[in-house]
Amino acid sequence: MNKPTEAELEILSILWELKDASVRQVHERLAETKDTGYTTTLKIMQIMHAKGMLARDEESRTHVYRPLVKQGDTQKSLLKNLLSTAFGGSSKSLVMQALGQEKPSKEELDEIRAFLDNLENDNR
Amino acid sequence: MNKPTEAELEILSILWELKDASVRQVHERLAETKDTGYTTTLKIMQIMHAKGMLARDEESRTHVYRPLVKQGDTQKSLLKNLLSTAFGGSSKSLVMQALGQEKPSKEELDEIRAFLDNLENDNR
DNA sequence: TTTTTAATACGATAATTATCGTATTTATTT
DNA sequence: AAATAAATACGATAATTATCGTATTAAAAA
Repeated sequence: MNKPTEAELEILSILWELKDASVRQVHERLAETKDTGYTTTLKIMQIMHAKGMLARDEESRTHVYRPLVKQGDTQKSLLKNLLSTAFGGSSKSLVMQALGQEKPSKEELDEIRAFLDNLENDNR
Repeated sequence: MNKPTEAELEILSILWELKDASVRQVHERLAETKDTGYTTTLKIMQIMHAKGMLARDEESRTHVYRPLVKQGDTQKSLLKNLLSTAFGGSSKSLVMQALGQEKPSKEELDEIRAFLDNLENDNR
């Protein structure tokens, strides 16, 4: 599986949320945090399409793009990579750092606890 | 803070573990998983030194390098970035994906639980 | 002291990624 | 139908990153 570049990941991120969108829509979201031209966004999305990362509906004048890579799969491969390079393979330390980063809600914390319990039981 | 490139991160990762090392030592570790020339490793480490990411002891013939960036700081900034781009800011989903990746030991699971409890109490 | 070996320095080049200007096309408005 | 507006296509270029060949230097061995 192909690792998206930084710019590609930003675009994917927006598309995962919007499900599908035009270049303009994506660009406007991108422009909120990043100072870059419209054609640059367009170009990257074209390249992503050429790579098979995005599907494109050309029916209407304005092409509509949607992600072809699943968020979960991308998350998995990025995490796997980060885990081995930056965290020496210790998921524990990764998890703790992540939790320190952004505190989940009470409900989410409980979900995580439940997940931990499950993990302990079924031995994989 | 400067985000290390992929190749730099691999080298940092080795140095975090070894504390300090010569180019050759680093290269030999790197060569286990990556097919690349000695001079390439050397060059990257020189660049990292120029950037201030690595300190260099030039006393002996063989220079000895050590990381100047803390593993924790790098982890934090990489995670922060990944969290927002690939996980839409949800540390919960990141944490779960990570745990699914590499199951921690019983002891570690308990540590994580304790960490969760702490998190819940002191409200930050 | 000469030879050999092992290291770094230097600089070029390849490969990848990001950016944007301009041309072209298509739809809409006047 | 002509003008305007909004979109994509194309291609060039800049910027960054990775890679390696060759030269040089210094130590160790012969």
